[in-house]
Amino acid sequence: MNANECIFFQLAKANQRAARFWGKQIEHLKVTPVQGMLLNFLYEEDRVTSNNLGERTQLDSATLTGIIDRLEAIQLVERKPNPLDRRAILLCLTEKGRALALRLRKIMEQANRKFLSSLNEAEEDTFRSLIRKVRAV
Amino acid sequence: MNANECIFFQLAKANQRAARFWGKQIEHLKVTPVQGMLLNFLYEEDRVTSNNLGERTQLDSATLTGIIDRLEAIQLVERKPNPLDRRAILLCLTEKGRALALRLRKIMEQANRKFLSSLNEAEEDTFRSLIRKVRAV
DNA sequence: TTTCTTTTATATGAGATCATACTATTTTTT
DNA sequence: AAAAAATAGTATGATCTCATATAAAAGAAA
Repeated sequence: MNANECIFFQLAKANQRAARFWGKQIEHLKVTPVQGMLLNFLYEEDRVTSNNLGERTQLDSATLTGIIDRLEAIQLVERKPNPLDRRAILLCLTEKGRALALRLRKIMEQANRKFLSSLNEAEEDTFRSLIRKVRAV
Repeated sequence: MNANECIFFQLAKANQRAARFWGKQIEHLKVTPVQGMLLNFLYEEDRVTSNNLGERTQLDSATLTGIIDRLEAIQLVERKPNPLDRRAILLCLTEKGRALALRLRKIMEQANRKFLSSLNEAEEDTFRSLIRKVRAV
């Protein structure tokens, strides 16, 4: 087996291309691919703890701290105290953040279509299902 | 469309799982997932320029510099002068590096099988072919 | 209540990735 | 041959990711 055929390499490169593609679609909004994705998750539900967001995005708590730091620095997200637990925080989109997230969601739809445009509908379904299968193990 | 269904997110997470899996299989050899993959490529052909390796692995030249630095520090790889071009270098596996790479290749085969064990043969072929299609665009 | 344990988030350090800039060569142009 | 352009690799800084450690608070156990 060639290194080039290795599934770990193939997935790394598929992701490399995907992240770059997504990044290009949103670079004019001045957020990175990961930041953009995080905003999408927060748009679905904010006023959540870092833990909650970490579970949904499967990101390490330390990783999340850094990303939130940067999103807070550009005033897209706010850390608010959690009245129920003084250890925890509540992550909230700012008004600016919510407006941006809305734009991101629209771009995300288009970008998904474009990125997968070489697959027909059945292939796309198969692809998504196989990724799910491989992630699940 | 939910952020969770976004293909960019799905591929990021598939890769996250893949890299972690591959990493676990080789951690006893004291190399990182990326280092392990690079050694596999060098095993197929070394005495190559950084450019050449970068093309094969689709890694940025700056990224490569760092990885090679670390592989050199643990004496798995050597930078040798290129007699044909004094700007360029020749990347060579050391004896130790070659022996390790041989072990890595065997682990890679097993690891690929294990990682894809939830797919049957036809599904694996389909998956690989769809990844190729998506990467190609 | 006091002590022990768990949980939440952050700090730190290493590695990987990319963009950009820079140095030293080599190649091309003039 | 001299000047200009292109190429190879490295340096630097930002971001992302993870492992590990730590501080603060909450919950459980004594």
